[in-house]
Amino acid sequence: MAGTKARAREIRAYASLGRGVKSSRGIPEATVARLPVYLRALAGLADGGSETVSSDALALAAGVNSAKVRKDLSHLGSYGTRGVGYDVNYLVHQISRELGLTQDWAVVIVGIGNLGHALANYGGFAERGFRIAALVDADRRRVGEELAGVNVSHMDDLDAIVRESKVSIGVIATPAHAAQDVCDRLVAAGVTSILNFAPVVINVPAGVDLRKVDLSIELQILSFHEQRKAAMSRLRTAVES
Amino acid sequence: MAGTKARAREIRAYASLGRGVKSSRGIPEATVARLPVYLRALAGLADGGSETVSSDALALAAGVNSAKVRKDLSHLGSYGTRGVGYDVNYLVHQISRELGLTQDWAVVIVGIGNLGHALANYGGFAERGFRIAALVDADRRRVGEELAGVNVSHMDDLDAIVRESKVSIGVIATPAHAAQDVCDRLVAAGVTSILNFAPVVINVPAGVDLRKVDLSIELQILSFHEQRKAAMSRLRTAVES
DNA sequence: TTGTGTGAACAACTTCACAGCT
DNA sequence: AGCTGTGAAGTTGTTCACACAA
Repeated sequence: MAGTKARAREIRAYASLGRGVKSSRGIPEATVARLPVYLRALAGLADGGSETVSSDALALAAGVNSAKVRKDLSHLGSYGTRGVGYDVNYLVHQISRELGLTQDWAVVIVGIGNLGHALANYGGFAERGFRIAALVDADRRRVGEELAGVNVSHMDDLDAIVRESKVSIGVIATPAHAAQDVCDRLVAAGVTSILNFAPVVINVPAGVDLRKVDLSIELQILSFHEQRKAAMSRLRTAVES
Repeated sequence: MAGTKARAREIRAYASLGRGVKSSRGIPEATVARLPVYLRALAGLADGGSETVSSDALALAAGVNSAKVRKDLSHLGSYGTRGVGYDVNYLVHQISRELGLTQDWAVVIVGIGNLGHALANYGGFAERGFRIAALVDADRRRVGEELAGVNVSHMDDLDAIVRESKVSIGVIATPAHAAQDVCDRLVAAGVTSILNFAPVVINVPAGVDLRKVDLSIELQILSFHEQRKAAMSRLRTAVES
């Protein structure tokens, strides 16, 4: 029986995809979030002509510490050579594979205002295998406008576009009040990953991944630390007086 | 001696601002990051006419669970009433104070390309006490252009602008290759908080806070999960075959 | 000798579960 | 009876420090 062993491996892998399994392939979220940073750092090192890189050097380029680099990379497998380091190109390949960047993902951007324009023109999209399948807006006056080589379509066609182009990632760049409705429509059409730029909490059913980017929240976090710094120097002068 | 007790309190507070102190005022980072979300949820509830809110209701509006809400709010003090909940307006006030939103912060945006335009026109700025003190670009052709009521200045004037307007927060919306230099100039001029949109790792000296927003990284994280979902359904069919 | 890979200690964060106040 | 505030337990993430391979 040739297929028995492979079959057993499949079943084990399947089981390990469930909840709360530590074994082979459970890459921690924190690690996943750093892999793209390593990838970018490695691209820079490869441009600089490096063949291999140590965890120390990669850590420096990625802005983390070397223990973290080694732990993170160890989750992908033992791709390093003791006493030498990691092969840059091989590592790029492995990380890309793990992140699913060896295939193309179709993306739709909804909401072609200021932010939508900025996102559509952002070069980093195509570069990593994210293909803009469509730009969508609720305002008929914008329909037909060309942007980054793609024509703007109307919201009414969203469902058809998602199904035809097999869009799996939706980017929401609408005003806050429209975001939940847009999200629901994206999900109904079959999108399973959403990146939300609207400053509002939105809900998705289980099985759909949602990430958010929120300028206002970032500024408020910085404000907190600014205030703490200000309070600290005020106290320091008071105590030293 | 009237001032002795107040003085002792100051010194205690000063000491507690050091590293690794659990005592009174050490609000966890994870909590700080959620406070702006609560604030937004509370604004919605206040608009809806609510006078008080339970941890359950607030959790629902903020997209977290109620235990987290209670723990988070307990770090600010005991502002709730058992059997009743929290007073909406009072809580808004306390969170705003904690985040330093009761004062205005001057912000400078560097890099007036697509993204810079989107950021400058983003309404959420002024709304929370973030005043755009200046828009700055390295391209002289853009200087003088008016945007959201502010004229674009040249990079050469950055230092003077930061000092005169007491800018404490800098937003970097330049191409990647310019980001580190812009950051250094901002820090040299006296900016102590930086929000970086450029897709590159930048370094700041100790004492300066740095946060980043990176579209490409977010997409790659979604890609990872998409791939995992795809692998899972592939395995499921294989096993069930 | 150099630098990876990893168990073990540590630290941060989340969730549970319930005492105690209103 | 209802809901907060919080110790304690559980989970995830980080750092240390060193055995071991090249």
